[in-house]
Amino acid sequence: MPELPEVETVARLIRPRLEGRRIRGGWVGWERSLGGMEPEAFLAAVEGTRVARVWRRAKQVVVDLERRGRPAGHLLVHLRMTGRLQVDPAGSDPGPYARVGLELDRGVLHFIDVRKFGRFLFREDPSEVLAGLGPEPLGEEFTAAWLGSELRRRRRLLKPLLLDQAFLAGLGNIYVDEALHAARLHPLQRSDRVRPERVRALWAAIRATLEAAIEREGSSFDTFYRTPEGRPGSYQHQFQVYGRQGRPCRTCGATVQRIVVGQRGTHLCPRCQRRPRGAGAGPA
DNA sequence: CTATGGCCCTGGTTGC
DNA sequence: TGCAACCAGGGCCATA
Repeated sequence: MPELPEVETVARLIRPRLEGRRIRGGWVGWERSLGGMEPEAFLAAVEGTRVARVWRRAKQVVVDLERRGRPAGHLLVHLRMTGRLQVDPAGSDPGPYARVGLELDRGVLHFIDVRKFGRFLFREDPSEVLAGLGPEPLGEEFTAAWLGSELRRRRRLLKPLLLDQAFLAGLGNIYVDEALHAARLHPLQRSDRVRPERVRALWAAIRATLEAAIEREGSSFDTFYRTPEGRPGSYQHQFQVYGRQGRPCRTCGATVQRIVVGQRGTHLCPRCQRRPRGAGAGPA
């Protein structure tokens, strides 16, 4: 599923094909992708604008638009589970799952989304959507000291907390499991009971995992995620626990487990990631 | 404050 | 073999 590394890859690869382009027109094949905005209003807002900049915040691709050199709103694209963003040659067939198309002065931007969970929003003010997100895990705000005090301030299970975008923005199910394993922390561990040296390990593991995944252009373990050039990422080959239930831990050889935490499939090594006494609730 | 469960969607997998 | 039931999963919302 597109998480921070996949979205970062999409933003990086699509940037040179998008920045400087002018939006000539477009169409909307699935209205709800717009998140409530009328297609007519949406198209009127973007037609005639020029793409000034492409960047990423959390799991969203943000496209800054301008008109006659002045700010003219933003596109906020959330891929959710199956969303894709690509620039294709004009006139090419985007297939049955294309939900939004924007014709550029060179090529056409397609938003493709099999399950229709993704969003392709236009907003004058992006903070309307981006406000409330936690810090970027690869940004300067995210320090070991910050993580320590924020973990202590709450009494939540580590896994759901790290998935909470208001706490920390950009991690999803895959990279939380991988980071917790690298930090040797159990997903059911309570946040306020993590020892200081484990906090530091978790902080380092989150950054290292995300950086390594970006380097490999993200993970493609199913048919969904592809880079805008159609390539799969390759970080799935580095997975230590995600999707490896029943197979030996690459660190210690114990059998990797799959449990459910907060309705999410959760993968861990029971030997590397000891469950502290009294941690969490539920089975396993 | 924290947790739970439903909802949105569809393709792929499982079970009979 | 055929088909229905079920599942995954990010974010959001209502409820406990």
